[in-house]
Amino acid sequence: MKSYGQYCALARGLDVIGDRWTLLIVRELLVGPRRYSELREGLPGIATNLLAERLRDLEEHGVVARDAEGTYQLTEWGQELSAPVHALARWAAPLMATPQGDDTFRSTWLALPVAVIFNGIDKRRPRLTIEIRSNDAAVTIESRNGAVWVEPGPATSPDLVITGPPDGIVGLLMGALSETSAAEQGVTIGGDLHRLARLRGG
Amino acid sequence: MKSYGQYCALARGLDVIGDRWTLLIVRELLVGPRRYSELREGLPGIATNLLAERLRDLEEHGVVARDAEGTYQLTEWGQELSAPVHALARWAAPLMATPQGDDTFRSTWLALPVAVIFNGIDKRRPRLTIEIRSNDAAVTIESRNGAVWVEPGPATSPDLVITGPPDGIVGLLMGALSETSAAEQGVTIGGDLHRLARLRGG
DNA sequence: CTGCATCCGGGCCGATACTG
DNA sequence: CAGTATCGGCCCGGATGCAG
Repeated sequence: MKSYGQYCALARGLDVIGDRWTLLIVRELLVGPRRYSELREGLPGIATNLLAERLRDLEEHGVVARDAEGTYQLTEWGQELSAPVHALARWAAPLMATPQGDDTFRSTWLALPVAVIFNGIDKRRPRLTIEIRSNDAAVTIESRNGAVWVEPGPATSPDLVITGPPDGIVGLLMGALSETSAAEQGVTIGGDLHRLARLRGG
Repeated sequence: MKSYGQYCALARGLDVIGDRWTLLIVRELLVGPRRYSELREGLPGIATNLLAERLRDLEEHGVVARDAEGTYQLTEWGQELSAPVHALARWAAPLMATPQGDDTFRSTWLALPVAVIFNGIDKRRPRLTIEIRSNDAAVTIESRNGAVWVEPGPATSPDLVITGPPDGIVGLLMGALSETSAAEQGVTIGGDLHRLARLRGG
C-alpha cells in the first residue's frame, strides 16, 4: 500500500496493517500458527495472489514469520495486535445484532468474540467445556484456571453442547439472547445453560 | 468498500472503517468537531472527492454526524473508536522511532500520543501547561485535575515551552529521549523538563 | 495436492479542474 | 468554502497455470 507519509503512529501503523484483508489475516494467525491453505480456508473470498502478497508484506514488516515447513505465525510484535483487534471487535459488536444474512461463517472465528467476552483471567470462573456445532467443523470452548479460550475440533466429554446458526450462538455467548429467543433462532442446547452465564460472572 | 461478507465483528467493523483514509478522518474528529476545510488541512494528501465520499459513508453508518452549519463530529458510537485507535497507535509506537524523513506533520496530531501516554485520570499529576512549537501552528498541552489533553493554539502563560522537530518532541513526550539527545535533534526547552516527567508519574 | 505466480477486467484511488 | 466532475493509473478480484 502507498504510505500515508505522515509522522503519526496511527498512520504509520495503518501503513503496515491498513491494507484490505491484512487485519483479517492477523485474526486468523491470532488463533495460532497456520498453513497457507488453512489461511485460505479461514478467509473466504480472498484471492490467492493477495494472500501471498499480504503475507510477504507482513513478513517484511516483522509482523509475521514463517518457519522451515512453511507455517506462518505472528512475531512477538504481531501478537500484540490482539489489543487493537479486540478493541475493534468490541467496537463493532453492535453490528453483530443484524442477522447473518448471506455472510459466511467459520466456527474458529468464535475465538475472537470469546477472547473479547471472557478476556483476562478470573479465578472465580468455574472449569467448563462447551462443544459448539455450527455451520462447519465443531469447536470447543474451554474454561480452565480462570481463563477461557477456543480450541478447534469437538470435545471429548463436554459439559454443554450448543448447536445452531452462528448469530444465535454468538448472541448466547454475549448474553444478548435468552435461551428461549435463541431457541427461536434454531439453537439447541444440551446441558444446563446457567453454567455458561457463570463464565461471564453472572 | 466491498463488504467482506463475513459474520465476524472484526470483518463487519472493517466494512465500516476499513477503507483507506477512514480511520485518519476519525483521528481528526477525535480531537473535536471539524469543518471540511479543517479536515483537509489535517489530512495532507487526501483527494477532496475521497474526503467527501468517506464522510458520506461514515454518516450513513452512524459514525459521523453533521450539524446545520456543516460541521462534522463523531456520534456517541463514533467516539468509542478512541479505544481501537489508541490501541493501534500504541501498537505502532515502535514505528515512530524511525525518523520523520519526508513525512508530513501537524501539531494537532500530538493529541493522539498525548492521549496514549497520559491516558486516564491520575490525581497525583501536577497542574501544568506546556506550549509546543513545531512545524506549523503552536499547540498547548494542559494538565488539570489529573487529566492531560491537547488544545490548539499557543498558551497564555506556559510553565514549559518546547520547540523543535516532531520526532524530537514525540521522543521527549514518550520519555524515550533524554534532554541532551533531544537537544542534538534540535529541540529547545524553555523551563524545567522534570515537570514533564512528573506527568508520566516519574 | 499445496503454494503460490500470471493475466486480465473492473473498481477504487489520486490529482486536478470546475461549480454553487 | 464546500464540495462535484472527470480521468489516468493502480489495486483488487477471479480465473487459470504451474512448479515442487
